[in-house]
Amino acid sequence: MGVSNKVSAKGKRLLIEAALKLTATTRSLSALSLREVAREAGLNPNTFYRHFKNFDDLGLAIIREMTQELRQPLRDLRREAADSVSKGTAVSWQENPKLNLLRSMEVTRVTVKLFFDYVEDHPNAFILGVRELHGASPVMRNALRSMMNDFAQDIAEDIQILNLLPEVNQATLLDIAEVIGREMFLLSMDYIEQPEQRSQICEKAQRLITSLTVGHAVLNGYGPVLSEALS
Amino acid sequence: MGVSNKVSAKGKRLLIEAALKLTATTRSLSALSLREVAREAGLNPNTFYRHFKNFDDLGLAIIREMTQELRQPLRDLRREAADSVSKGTAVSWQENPKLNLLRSMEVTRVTVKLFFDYVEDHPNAFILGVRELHGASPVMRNALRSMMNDFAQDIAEDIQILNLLPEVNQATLLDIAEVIGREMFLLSMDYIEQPEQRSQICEKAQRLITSLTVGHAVLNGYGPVLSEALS
DNA sequence: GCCAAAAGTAGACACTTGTCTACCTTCGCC
DNA sequence: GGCGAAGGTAGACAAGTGTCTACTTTTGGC
Repeated sequence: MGVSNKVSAKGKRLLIEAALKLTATTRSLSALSLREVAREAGLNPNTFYRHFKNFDDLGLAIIREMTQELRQPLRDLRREAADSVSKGTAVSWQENPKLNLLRSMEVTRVTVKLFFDYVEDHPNAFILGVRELHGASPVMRNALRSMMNDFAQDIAEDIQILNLLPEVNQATLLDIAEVIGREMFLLSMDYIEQPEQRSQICEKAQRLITSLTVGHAVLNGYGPVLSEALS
Repeated sequence: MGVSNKVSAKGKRLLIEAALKLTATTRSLSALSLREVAREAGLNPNTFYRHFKNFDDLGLAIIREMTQELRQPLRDLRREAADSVSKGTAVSWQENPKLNLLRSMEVTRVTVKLFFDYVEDHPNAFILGVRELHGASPVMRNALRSMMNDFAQDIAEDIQILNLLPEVNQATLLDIAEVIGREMFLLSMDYIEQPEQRSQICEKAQRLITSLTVGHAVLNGYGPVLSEALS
């Protein structure tokens, strides 16, 4: 359930878990009280000071763990999706646009599925992340913003490495990746809160990614290629 | 500056303004204290009870005003953009895709510009809105979510009425509109916080909208038409 | 097995908070 | 011009808070 390992002291661990638990229900980190967290963790209020100097400090520790827990797994998961799909050998986009487009859409489909499975397994981390990304603490906002930037960077790289789009303008590719990352995180809230709509949410995510990437490719001169693929 | 008029009692007005002010800097609504707000408003703590029964109650009042202040103006602003651009008479997309695409992009450009001007004039409303949209209070989240849905509905309608896209699948058009609305609101945070990057943010917003809408159109079978327009 | 450092506890401090009851002031309306 | 309601104030209450100093326990390395 928790943001797992890497921190040694168990008191620290308990405090982090407690904060995550309290946050996940109906609170923002900045609205928690020190004593409340300590109480939830079953510890003396003063113990907090042994591990953190601030609430922002606690928040940053959580984000560090979260990043570590999410970043590489998310990349792996995209590779997994790509591997599971590309049975045939790679062909250039110009040569066989249809095949490539279908392959991209399939990779998207699988990635989205795996992503939401991941969300389901770590709901608290996502809830806290989204909440604090637009929350009140500038420290947390900046930390999470930079985490999101890293994710976007990863996504953009993977789009290239996995050949999910014809070669395309670098800078705006990153913009697209940012939007994809952000929207996936936001959609994860819906996914958590509305279990009965999960399949629709998956489809919505797929459509969004496809619209974005296709639109981006078309604006970079791949209109004819893609139109052919879609006909 | 403020969320202006419509509420009669001046105490209520003062409290709302105070909450907005405190929220805008480094706090979330749910992290404010009743006494703090009253103090900022220059009123006795008990006066709060004369106007609101809850903090959620205050929040809802703010959202009501905000919606009223934003919704129609945003629509007007899109009409304004469309009017300022479409000097020539309307032509069908099939007939002259290039003209229509250029017109759409120009409308987008102007709308985005006007939107961000609007943000600049009402920063506090946007800050609070974005913060609470993903905040801790379920009441606020729901209220804001439904506000965002209304905005998305408006955007989708306007895309059709103003003929900014060739005729296209209804349901997924709404999806696109949701994303546009959401991303514009999120970008408004960057716009407020990073004054030196404002022109880049405008351009980013334009690219996003164009990518999304074009991608959507292509996936709905308008690939050839749009490719022609872009050649 | 020792001992210093790290982790955890106890108790107290001044302060802020939400909410209560009771009282005063202003305003709109007949 | 008076009166009732709405708006605003005063003072008090128990409860919760952050942080301090001082003490005890646990732990890891020698």
